[in-house]
Amino acid sequence: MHISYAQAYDCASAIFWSVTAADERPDLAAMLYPLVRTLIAEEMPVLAEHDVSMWGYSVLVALDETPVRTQSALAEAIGADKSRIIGTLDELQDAGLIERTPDPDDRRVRLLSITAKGRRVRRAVRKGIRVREERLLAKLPAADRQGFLRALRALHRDK
Amino acid sequence: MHISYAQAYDCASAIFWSVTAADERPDLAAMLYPLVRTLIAEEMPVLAEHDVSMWGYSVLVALDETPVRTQSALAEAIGADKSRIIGTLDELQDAGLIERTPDPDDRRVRLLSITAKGRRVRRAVRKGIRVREERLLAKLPAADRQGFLRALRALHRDK
DNA sequence: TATTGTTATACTCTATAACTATA
DNA sequence: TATAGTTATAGAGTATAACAATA
Repeated sequence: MHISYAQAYDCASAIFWSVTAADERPDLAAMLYPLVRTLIAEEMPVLAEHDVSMWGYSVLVALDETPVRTQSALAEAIGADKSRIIGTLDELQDAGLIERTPDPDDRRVRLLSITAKGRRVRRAVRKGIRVREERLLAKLPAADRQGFLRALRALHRDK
Repeated sequence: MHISYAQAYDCASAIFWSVTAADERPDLAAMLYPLVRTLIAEEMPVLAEHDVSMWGYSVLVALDETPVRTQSALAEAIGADKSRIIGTLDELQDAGLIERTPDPDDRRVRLLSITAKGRRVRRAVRKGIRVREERLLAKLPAADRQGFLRALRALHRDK
């Protein structure tokens, strides 16, 4: 009897998997990375629908929580480089979603704040994102879901 | 009395934060993305220590679970493009961590499997990663930690 | 003709470093 | 001299498409 390499490999696959799957868990990053990818892919259509980029949205989120005095500070707050958010700020300003006014006390700095329109867009986008997040979280048992969210918030806070 | 814009903005910051922080949670991606970044940054030194790239490590992980018959299948399994992993496979093969032999039944395909040395490297890297993951997970209350890991595995499985 | 592995090309992101204007 | 914002440049990472060998 002759079995091809193809069959042998398929067979080995099944055996190896059944042995290792039960006791061990994948690395955290190996689980989290694809999850983030999926989430971002889900968010894209929502963002496109409201004509904001991902960086644009995170700027709106940051400014909705609090106005910021300098662009550098804003960049650092959202984990970006100061040179990287300039295009984003231009777009947001042109769309009337943020205000960027020179500080009379120090004409080098730009005072940044969200507009009423920007706030509306931010809320609408978040609503769309929440709907899609729900579809994902619905896969979890209620108990784990709570632990998952609490853990995530904890890790997010003191990072 | 005159207060500068700087002072006013700092003040506004404190007020806005205290109002919004309690009731709302950030978007999932907004919490997960920085977390993944941190995890990857922590893993880098471990990988460097054992002379494997991140893609190289995930190839070793995939092949340690099961040998794979074609490079395309392997690429898809780890979420990469078939053209992207070629350099990685070359490196792993040169280092003696994987074997890549032509299938006699179909000379187009390369049969892929991990070597004993590759398995040792994979185990060593994972050990280093686990140590650093522990430092992160230690921040969580035991209950949330369990829920977090269970939820993560569930989302990872049926994604 | 279709498929596997490979190479080449173009495109997006990101990081770094100059440059200006103010202080 | 140092800092905020801006622009320009180079590098890494990724995706796409073309190519040779085999089926």
